[in-house]
Amino acid sequence: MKRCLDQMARGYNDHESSQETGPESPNSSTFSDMKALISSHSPKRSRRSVDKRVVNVPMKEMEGSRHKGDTTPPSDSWAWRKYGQKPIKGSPYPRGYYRCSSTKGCPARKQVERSRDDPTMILITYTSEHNHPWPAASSSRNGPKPKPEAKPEPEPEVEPEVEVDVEVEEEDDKFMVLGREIETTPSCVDEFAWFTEMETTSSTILESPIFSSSSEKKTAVTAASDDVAVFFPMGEEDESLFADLGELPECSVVFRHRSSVVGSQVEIF
DNA sequence: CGACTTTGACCAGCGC
DNA sequence: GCGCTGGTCAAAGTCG
Repeated sequence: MKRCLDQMARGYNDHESSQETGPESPNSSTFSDMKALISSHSPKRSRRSVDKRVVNVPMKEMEGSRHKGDTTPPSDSWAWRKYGQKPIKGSPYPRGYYRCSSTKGCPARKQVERSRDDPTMILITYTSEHNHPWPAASSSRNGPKPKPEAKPEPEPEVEPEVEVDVEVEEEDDKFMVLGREIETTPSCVDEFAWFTEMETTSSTILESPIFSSSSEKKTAVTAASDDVAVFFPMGEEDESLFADLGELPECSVVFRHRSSVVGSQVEIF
């Protein structure tokens, strides 16, 4: 599963790299390049052995914006607790510091700041102890403490239209991924169980403004075995989190993102 | 009352 | 050594 998600994230990062702009964002189109970029991103604070991941996401006009709007992170499946905010030299926008509160003792942290080059973009830096796993997806998707995400607060932000879709069709022991039939191990299939569980347990996600927004970046997952299409959004942060998962079990499902979904899927523009 | 945000203070790394 | 800067802490306030 982790490998699946890693590959998903790889595809995502390939996609995302096109959005990486600015002096600190070379035209790295591969995941390894991205990692190299990340590893050299923050020379300071070498006290900890940490993994860092940087993603650029467009401002979401409907989500976040709880506070002053500058550093409010886009909502995701994780619970983040803000523990600090600092004005950054050279940037008109402050940087917000968040730590993971999905699980006790979770070392994951993230920094959220608005891009100085493109104020419509939010630069999110995820940080975790080296080799420390990111919180399991199920811990927050189905966990006891879903975070009450940001209160709505009007903020006139223009959001670039970005779409990333991941399509997964389960068929017997195979997954149909973007039209390709891929054999999977039972463990891999089991690890996708939460996909179908989402159908019944995550109505909040389906009803969330993220999902309802036509301009929102979305992930589409189709449970073809039940002839029921289940779509749910996967935030950029989720994917970036998954991208950091290291040891991955047997699974060869390749996710990739595409600019549109046709047929029984939803087309998002 | 617990979980959260806010914000000033503190600490550590780095460059000069 | 000193100042700058970024990252974290912790007390106070807010909210549900």
